[in-house]
Amino acid sequence: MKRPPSPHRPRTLAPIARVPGLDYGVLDELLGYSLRRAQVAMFLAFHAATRGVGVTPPRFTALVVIGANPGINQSVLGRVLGIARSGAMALADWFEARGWVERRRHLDDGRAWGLHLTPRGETLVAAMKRRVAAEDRRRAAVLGAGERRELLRLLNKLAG
Amino acid sequence: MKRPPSPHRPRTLAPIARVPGLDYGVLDELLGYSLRRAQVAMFLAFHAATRGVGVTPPRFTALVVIGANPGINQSVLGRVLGIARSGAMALADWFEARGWVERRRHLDDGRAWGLHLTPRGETLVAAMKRRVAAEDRRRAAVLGAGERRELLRLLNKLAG
DNA sequence: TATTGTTATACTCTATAACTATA
DNA sequence: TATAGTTATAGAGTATAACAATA
Repeated sequence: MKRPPSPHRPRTLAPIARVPGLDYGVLDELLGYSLRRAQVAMFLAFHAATRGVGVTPPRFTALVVIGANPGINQSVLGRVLGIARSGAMALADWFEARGWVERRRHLDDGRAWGLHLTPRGETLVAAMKRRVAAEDRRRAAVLGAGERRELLRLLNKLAG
Repeated sequence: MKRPPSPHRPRTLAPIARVPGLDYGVLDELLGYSLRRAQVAMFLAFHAATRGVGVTPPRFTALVVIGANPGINQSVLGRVLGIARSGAMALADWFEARGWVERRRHLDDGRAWGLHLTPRGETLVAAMKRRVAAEDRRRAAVLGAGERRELLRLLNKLAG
């Protein structure tokens, strides 16, 4: 059974290996490094939850934010994601091409578009949120409930 | 004062904004999302510590690992970083071009190269490790010492 | 003047695939 | 056959710069 000529996988699909017998030096004391490893681990959970739909973490973030803030414009969306306006454009195009999001003219600002989930988008995003949240909790099940809450608290404190 | 025509900044240089008044929906309950935000915040610390040298987090990881494991080969290095062999190649080329790392033939395996820091590389990496560790701690100073330890513990538990 | 959307363009990172030398 | 290194190529993500329309 040959794999089909699938072009590219979006990212790494394996956790960052902890190579046995190797000396990691100062890395083990850096929050930055541990954060990166934990993030890759959680990305696997995300990937398991969104398999095959082509929804990456930034796209998921965008969909959730559009759903929770109907009429948000592309510049603000870019700010939320920490990307440039041109990138937010590409995102909106991608969603629109799939019929998940539509652009409607702002009533009070002729420059801006408001982004809205379509009915189809609503359904899809609702299901996706459930799956992503479930997988996120499943992967974090190595932590106790108290540990999970504490981790969330510390991360948010750190992110400022 | 115009900025020089500097080509590209390697990544985002601002924290992911928390846009006031916006509803973040389910994102606030996801470890994955909080991890991402915390990671970006810590990347800023890293960037402050390595300003102008062109050393990105993967490059820093590679340098530390080569320094702590002299003679490591490129394939293993790739495994440590979670990237393909071809990417490890490019890394080694980049270091070698700067005279920080040299390739020496393995004695017992004619296929492999062993990677070693040059004296210049040793000096540079030692200084860089100090600065990165100091900035990492400085940025994490919003946490108490106990909180920092606890965060590290939870992250490592999560990363598996 | 500043901001929104838009387009064109460029760069970084990393993957895949094919090849060679060696094991 | 399997693995290390190498090279060529391609794609995703995102930045900058410029422009038109609107504020």
